[in-house]
Amino acid sequence: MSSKLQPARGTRDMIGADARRHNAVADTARRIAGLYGFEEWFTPIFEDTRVFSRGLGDTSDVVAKEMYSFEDRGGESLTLRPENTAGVCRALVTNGLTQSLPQKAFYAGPMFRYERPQKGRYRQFHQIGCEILGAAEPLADAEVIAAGWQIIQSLGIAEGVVLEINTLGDAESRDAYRAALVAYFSAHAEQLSADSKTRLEKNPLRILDSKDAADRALVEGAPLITAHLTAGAAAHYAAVLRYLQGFGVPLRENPRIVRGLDYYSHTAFEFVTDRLGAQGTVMAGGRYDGLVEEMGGPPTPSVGWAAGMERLALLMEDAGRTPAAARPVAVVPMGDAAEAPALAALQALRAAGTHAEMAYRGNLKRRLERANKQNARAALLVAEDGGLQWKDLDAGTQVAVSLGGLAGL
RNA sequence: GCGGUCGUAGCUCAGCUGGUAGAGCGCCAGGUUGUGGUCUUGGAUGUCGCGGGUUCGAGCCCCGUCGAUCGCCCCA
Repeated sequence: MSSKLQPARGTRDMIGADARRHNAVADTARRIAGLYGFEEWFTPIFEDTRVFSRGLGDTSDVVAKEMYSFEDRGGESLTLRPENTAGVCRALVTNGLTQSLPQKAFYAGPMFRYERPQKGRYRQFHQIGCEILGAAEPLADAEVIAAGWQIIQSLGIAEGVVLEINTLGDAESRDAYRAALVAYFSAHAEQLSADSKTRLEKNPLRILDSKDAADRALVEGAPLITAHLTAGAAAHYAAVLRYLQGFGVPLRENPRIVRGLDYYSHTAFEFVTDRLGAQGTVMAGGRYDGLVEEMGGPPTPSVGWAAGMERLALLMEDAGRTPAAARPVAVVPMGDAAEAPALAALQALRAAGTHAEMAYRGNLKRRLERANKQNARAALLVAEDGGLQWKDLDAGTQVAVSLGGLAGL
């Protein structure tokens, strides 16, 4: 055992450029979501385990083997949230908001999944998300996707990211389709990969996005959901595509897209990229018309998505979009006796809304070196008699200024 | 949960077929009489991820373990 403590497996510190990217993702997403009418919701980081076991479906790996569940001192089974959609639906019900629909919720925060860590995949990771609760109209599907696309664009990472979309249909369509798939794959069972043989029993739809070469060849000839859609489901999907065109969101239809969590129906979509290795999905979601009912509320058709903040931040880094650190003004007292007037000047700058700092020690030369290393934009030199010199550190020019004249700088 | 690769100063890395560690950057202090980004001189820093084994001797070999990473699985 090392005496040096490390962050727990799958967790990490975000400091400096990492923190700035993370904040940029949250701030940008929050701002853009606001333009679409989404208000931020804060739901608890841990919930009654049933919120997730009920909502996500126990066939999903997330519920079956990836949750951080524990019993608290009172004997309650609690779980660190592995995602936030179930919590938002629970909150909608608990707060009686089913009486005032639709609701548009935005969230950003940590989620927890016990997975094998990889680049862009952590045990504590962070998601942003947008949910429209209480709107069955396809316009809602399109709007929530449009918000996501604008966030991706605003982050400067749209290049290399593409929206893939599909429909899972309603329950009737899905059951019919599932039966057709099972029939098809069962007939070719011996050609399926080992993984897909178990999928065939557990979740046949997942065979559609298998990475195995033999599976993919089989999938080529597999039946499409299109043939099994009810008239209503087909109309909904067609309308979503039409509205997305209206919103100006480019897309690629992909009949192989499925969703990992059980609560999805109708629209399913993913913003994918080939720049993150195995973690190609950057933002994903769909319609979930039954989830609020699972939480004890009335039938409340809803649609939304979640995005991995670490993955978005990684794309920002690749795209050279890391925000620069703020540039302070360095206040530099020239001699011990200049400290008092320097403090006055320092606070005058801060009161005027200027980012200003004064080193805790060092002679004039050291302080200027430090100012330079901090990438300070200017140094305010303070003489012992209180005289002020404004030195522009980019241009190298220096002019006398007065205490009252600092506000404009 | 499965398979592969990797783990040496704060950072990026070097270290030949095993003989008790180096560079660059960074950091600290100077280059005399208060003004940075260049230049220059000097200095500090590592139980070579951790534990065990083989060996006269291991950073280099073996085993285990922790962590990162790539792929699978899963998913954001």
